[in-house]
Amino acid sequence: MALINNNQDSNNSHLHLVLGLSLTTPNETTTTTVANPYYSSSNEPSLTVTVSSFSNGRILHVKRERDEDEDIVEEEERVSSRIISDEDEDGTNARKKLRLTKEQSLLLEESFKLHSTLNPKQKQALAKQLSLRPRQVEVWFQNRRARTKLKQTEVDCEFLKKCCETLTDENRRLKKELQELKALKLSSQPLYMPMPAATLSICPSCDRLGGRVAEGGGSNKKIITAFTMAPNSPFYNPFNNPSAAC
DNA sequence: AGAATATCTTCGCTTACATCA
DNA sequence: TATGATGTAAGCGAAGATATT
Repeated sequence: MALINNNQDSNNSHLHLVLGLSLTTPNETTTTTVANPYYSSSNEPSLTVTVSSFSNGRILHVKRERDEDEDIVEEEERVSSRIISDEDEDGTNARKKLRLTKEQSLLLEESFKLHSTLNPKQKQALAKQLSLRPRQVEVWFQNRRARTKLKQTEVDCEFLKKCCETLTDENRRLKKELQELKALKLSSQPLYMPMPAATLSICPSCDRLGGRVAEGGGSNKKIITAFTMAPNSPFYNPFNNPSAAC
């Protein structure tokens, strides 16, 4: 048996063993003891791995035992017949890639809808239900969260693009309006024509003169700008109000 | 109590493989 | 059949949280 790689299983502090399929005899049982990389000192428990039940060169059953002085922990893990090997039939080190079945993907999707993260118990249960290793379920959820995040980022990006376009249009419109008003003012001098307040509410970044609107009268007169007009609602989004921000 | 260390979990990035046009 | 694009399972390291010494 070739012990190609041992990798720390982040979930349950076991060894995640990737076993080569170079065993010669089908249905052979092999036992090997490996040092547990979690423990550095020599008196710490070792791990005994028993691999058995081979069929057509595929590992069907792995039994792992961690023997400690008083507390024998025994665990059995049924390994999918689709276990990944990192050694090809011709002996080359080609990494085989597992494809989940439709049923497996469907069930994973369903449980992702319920909760996007799994606790160890849920992970174990799901793995058992799907005949996958807990690590595989964990990886699937990690990748699924990443895909969700990426999709959301794309949606946000599209939204911001649209906002930008809207604000650019609004800015252009306001500049044009300002020019027209200036022209009108010049042509109609000395005639004074008060402008509607709303027309003058140009944000400071578009026009350094603009943005001030008198509200109320007498001593209650209050100077406000377009930026002080935002409601207190936590859902207020200045991008939804093109006149409020640029 | 606080520091050092170990362990667990998640994330981001990357790689390698499978599939399809 | 070969090839490039795309989707995705899995590897790897970093970071943060928590437990233990």
